[in-house]
Amino acid sequence: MQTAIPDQRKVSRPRADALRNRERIVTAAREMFVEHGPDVPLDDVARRAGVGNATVYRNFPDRDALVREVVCSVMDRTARAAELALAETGDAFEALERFVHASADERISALCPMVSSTFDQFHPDLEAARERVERLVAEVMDRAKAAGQLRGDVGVSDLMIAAAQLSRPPAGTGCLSADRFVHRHLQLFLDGLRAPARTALPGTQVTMEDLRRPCDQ
Amino acid sequence: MQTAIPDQRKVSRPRADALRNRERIVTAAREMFVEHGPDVPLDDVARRAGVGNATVYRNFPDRDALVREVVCSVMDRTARAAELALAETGDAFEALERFVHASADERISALCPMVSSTFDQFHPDLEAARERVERLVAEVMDRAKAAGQLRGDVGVSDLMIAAAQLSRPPAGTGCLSADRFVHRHLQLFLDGLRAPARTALPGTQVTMEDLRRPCDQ
DNA sequence: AAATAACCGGGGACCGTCTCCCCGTTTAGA
DNA sequence: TCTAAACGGGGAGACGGTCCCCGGTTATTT
Repeated sequence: MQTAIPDQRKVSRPRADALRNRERIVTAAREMFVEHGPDVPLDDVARRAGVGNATVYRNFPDRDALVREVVCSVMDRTARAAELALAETGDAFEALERFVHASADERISALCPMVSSTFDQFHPDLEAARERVERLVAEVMDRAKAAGQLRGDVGVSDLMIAAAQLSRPPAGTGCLSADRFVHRHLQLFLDGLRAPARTALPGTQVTMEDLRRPCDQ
Repeated sequence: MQTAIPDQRKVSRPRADALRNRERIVTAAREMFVEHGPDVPLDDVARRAGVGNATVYRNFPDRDALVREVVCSVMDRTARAAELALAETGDAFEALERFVHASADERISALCPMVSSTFDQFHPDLEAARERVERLVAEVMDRAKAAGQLRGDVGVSDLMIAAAQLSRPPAGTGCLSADRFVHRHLQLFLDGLRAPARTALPGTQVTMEDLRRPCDQ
């Protein structure tokens, strides 16, 4: 009776090195997407991952599949960072700060392709991950608002978009020397988020859905 | 004796429509570079400018020449915005705010290619324009610092880089619907710049020179 | 430890895209 | 009106990305 079980395991579970390679590809792709945008040649991703190009094309039927996997994985990492922040028992604003800095380290800017035109925005995996992230981030922010530490006129998308923008490597520079000043700028932005608000904000809050719709030219 | 003068003028001054077209190309290129990066096809720039592709290649011997012209023009516009801010007689921090919002409208994020690896960073035109911008921005900031309104631990490059990053269109989105929230985020950042500083800043200030050097991978 | 099947990696063909020139036509300036 | 400068569109050539093929390698099973 045991024969059926290893048989099933063999079918459903790929070889260990295959799994390892897939993970390395996703990691490499995350860095490459952040540095060079979602159009980076897949051969370059393969080289960075230390695998042959065929391994990339075997694991992901097309570019979108890889992008989707990267986006999902980054959303997971971001969500975990938010959970960690929520687990903090101390100062609510400090938790928010920790979350923002952590999400930069988790390459939250890799989420940008999510709103790209050539991308299936409504893939079920994405919907689920996005909902989870938004809920957790909202919780982090609400707690800080309730404590009277976070100004009330900012929303989840304000935080996510600004964090992504500030943590992107400056255009044209392939380097990640960015780390030296990214956290400075994030900290300045966070200081601007503190209650009481020092000025009134122009414009309107933009939801993630707003970003997706009217884009493609 | 008059013959020599129109002859000289004729040599040195191109036709009026040629000048107009050149200007339209630079304008179109600025928008395209901001939206799609400095590698955007030149034929697309030509189409956006409403001219034939040959006109682009006639006016600019290579891509770098066009990029350089765009960068110089944006630095000029930014410098003018800083001069305008300095001309304000009122509140020094308000002048700084006006400058930051204006530089976003002037597409300061188009300056990013300036630190790209494949770009002659030391072209004399660039050096001059950059020096002028840095001097003027420093003056705007120093005035606000002297008035005790701007925190002392931020530098010119902090402001320029963060403004460029926050005013870039989010990666992957060709749209400039960004305008709806860019000024919000800039305002939040500006609020964080106000004295007294609410927190200590991590990391170190980065000069523009730092950005240029260790980049290319 | 040997057998086996999954997996890997590099090379190369195909194909789309960008660049840049050519040349007949248009238009500014005198 | 005349002339020369400038324009625009089409297309050749080259470059680079994608994706497949196949001989070699490695994990896994007994």
